[in-house]
Amino acid sequence: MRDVPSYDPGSIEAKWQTHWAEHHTNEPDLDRAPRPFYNLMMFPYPSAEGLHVGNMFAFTGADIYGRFKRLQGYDVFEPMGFDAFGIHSENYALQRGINPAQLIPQNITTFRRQLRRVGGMFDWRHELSTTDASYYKWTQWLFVQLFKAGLAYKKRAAVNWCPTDKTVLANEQVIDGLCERCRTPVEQRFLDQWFFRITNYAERLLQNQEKLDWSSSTVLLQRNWIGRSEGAELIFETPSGKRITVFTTRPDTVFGATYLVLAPEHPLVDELTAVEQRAAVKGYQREVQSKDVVARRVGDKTKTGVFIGSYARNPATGEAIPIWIADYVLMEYGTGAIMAVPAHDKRDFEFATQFKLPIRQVVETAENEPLPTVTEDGTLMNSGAFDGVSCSDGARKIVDWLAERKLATARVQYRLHDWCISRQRYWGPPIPIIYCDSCGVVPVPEKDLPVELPLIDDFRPDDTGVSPLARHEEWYFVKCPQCGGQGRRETDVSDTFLDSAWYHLRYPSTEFTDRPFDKARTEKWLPVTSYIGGNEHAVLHLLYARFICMVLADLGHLKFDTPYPKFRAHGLIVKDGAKMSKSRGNVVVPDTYIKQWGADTFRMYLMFLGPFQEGGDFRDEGIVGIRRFLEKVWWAVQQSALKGGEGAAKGGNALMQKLHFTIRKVTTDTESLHYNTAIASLMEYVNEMREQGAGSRELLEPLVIMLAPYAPHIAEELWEVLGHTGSVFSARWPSYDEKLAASGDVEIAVQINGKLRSRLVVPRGMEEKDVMSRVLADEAVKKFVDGQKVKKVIFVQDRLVNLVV
RNA sequence: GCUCGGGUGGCGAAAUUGGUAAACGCAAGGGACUUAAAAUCCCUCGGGGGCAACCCCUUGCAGGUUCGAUUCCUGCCCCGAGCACCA
Repeated sequence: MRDVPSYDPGSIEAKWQTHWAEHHTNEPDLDRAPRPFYNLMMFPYPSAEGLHVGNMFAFTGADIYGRFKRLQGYDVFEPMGFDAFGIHSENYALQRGINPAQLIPQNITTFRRQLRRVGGMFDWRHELSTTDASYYKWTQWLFVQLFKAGLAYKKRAAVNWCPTDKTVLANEQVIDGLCERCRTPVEQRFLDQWFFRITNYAERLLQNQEKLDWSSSTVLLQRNWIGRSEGAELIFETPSGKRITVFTTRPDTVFGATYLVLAPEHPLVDELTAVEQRAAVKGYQREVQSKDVVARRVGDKTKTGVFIGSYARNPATGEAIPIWIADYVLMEYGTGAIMAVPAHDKRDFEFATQFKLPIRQVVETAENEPLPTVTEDGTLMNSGAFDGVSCSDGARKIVDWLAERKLATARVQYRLHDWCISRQRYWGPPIPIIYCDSCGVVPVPEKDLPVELPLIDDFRPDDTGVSPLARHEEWYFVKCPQCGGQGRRETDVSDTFLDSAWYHLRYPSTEFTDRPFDKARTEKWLPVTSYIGGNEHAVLHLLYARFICMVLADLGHLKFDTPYPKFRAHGLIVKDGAKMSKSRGNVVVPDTYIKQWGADTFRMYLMFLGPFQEGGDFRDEGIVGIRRFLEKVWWAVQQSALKGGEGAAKGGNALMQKLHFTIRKVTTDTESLHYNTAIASLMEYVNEMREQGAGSRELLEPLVIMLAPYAPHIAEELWEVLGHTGSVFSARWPSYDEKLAASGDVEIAVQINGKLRSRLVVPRGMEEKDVMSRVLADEAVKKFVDGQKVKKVIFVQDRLVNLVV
């Protein structure tokens, strides 16, 4: 008998990775594929540390799904690219003192090697990097389209400024008042910034969610981020005839509004301030402005404020109520002014208590319940004609009543702000705008794109708030494309999230240099069939990508307005309870594991760790279990091949039943990303086969195919051992016979009064009367029933019988 | 504070619409093989009682609904995530 070769993952993995590359196994025909399936995963930013275990977990899970779909007969396009622009890459380059344009390609090389080594089914023909001029040319084109559509505008705005990174940060990049990247407290600065009018799409972004087949957690995060509030604008008039508009979600409580509060920056403050209060008001405004964003947003929330010395009329009661300014009212939300109802709002209550302002209860409360009460299902009181009306009815009726005097309008307010896309940095696509003294703001003509990012030595940002690009005159000065006069380039670059907001459109069309995305390719492959990624991008990337897609659809460039109809959020792999990061020093590098155990074992182990959509703490204790399992499969197939593929067909029917049961389980579990339980049932199947000493071709071939998405290299090798030529991925996923899968014997529970007293093995699907005759003959049952009358019988087929006595 | 997840053996975890709690794997203990070790194979493995057949208890805590609750309801406790003076 010849020797069976031992399982050597290193050599077979290298063999098949080479095979795939040489035979173009992972490259579907993008123009003719009959069943296109676009399997997308979130492209990484190529950090110097390389991919960590968390990245591998995400990519492996998505890759398994793609390979599974491939085996089901789809033409799976699984591209990969690099999100290489942005602050993360740039900071590393700054630290090394080397231009990121030189550094990034090295990192990409490492990433590419790791991604191949782990066995991803990537179509490398369509690799992209957002930093290639051939890519960002179209990112700039995108900006121009938004500009022309009036969706890009510039305004001077209080922005988040990071004094360490010396750049403006998007709201999303500020965590607890600190810079997401370097944890420095963020300051307030006033700079001219480019914004995209995503707020125009707030309602549509919300409504459209209903069309999405997404993880519910992601949908929810996005909904909260958009933050829709229904309410009304109410007008409070001053004796001088000025009208102060406030936004409230509780117009029903207007009778309880005992004072007004304006944001310190509110435009009406100056003219409404009484002479004698002027000094105090100015002082307070200065105090607020000098506070940095941290102090105002997350600092201690003790209420401060100043009475401005004038009054306005409550539109419901007609009373004159005092006007205050306080920094707990924010200029950027609502109208920058509120009516304060201290009896029914916590913040107003706190403020009123502190400054001894009147508190008037207008919603009935339960006995002894202290104010403030914020319930929306109360009944109104002290509210004139509206006494006794429920809050919800009252809100509507009071708005109608005030609207007759043009003092109220129903209104919807969103928390979402416009997207600030400019960055005063070097490492990004220059915003394609030219300033001309005679023509004003002129977009760079599309024929002149890309505006290339020059390779410069001093790319270090400084604290002027102007990009380093402004220091390069030969780049900075340019002819105005309209009048030919002296113009100047915009020196800001755009946010990385603009790069990633459209990358899925580029992948299938990477070879076209004269268009961002080819019409035919796009129609064939998009929208993306399946998208799998991290929930950390629920409100950034995933929202921006939806917005950009809607804009492109509205402008006639796309026929769909939803880029990712199906999205699944995977869990996060942490280490010792914390997210992996270089600064925490808890990064687990996958390479050593892959070297020691092989990519197949490592992939499967990551998926066996727990539910893919939940993630968890990384540890390596159980990895040997997966290796043992693969060894068992290896030997079973090798032994069978020795015997001419016949092997022992012992176990007969029971094993065939188990096989079909397993196919059903693995199919549904893989489809629903329950990879851990799919692997467990493959293990059960292999264990049973070994117990029976069986190993025929008809039992093993389906096993090898089911194993292929999880452990593609060993599956390829064993497929070859079984005598096939060509890739296992040309095979078809095994089908199962529902009847066979659901046949065989089951053990059912026999309970007396809900307590387990006996078990019976019966054929699956046995009817109640047949089961009962066996139950009543059972010794344990006789003993417990003991002549008592059976009052009730509960029968659940294939599960249990419960006798109530 | 608000909104979501989650809490099950020594560990990672399983458990269709409420229906045998702990599948699968790791670790541990015992045994076989071996001069020995590794590898491999077999057995045990939630807690307690019993010689045994068996019995009692057990899914964060306290109640409730039900023939029956890890699953549903109410109130708490703890952990994680997101938002956070958003009117």
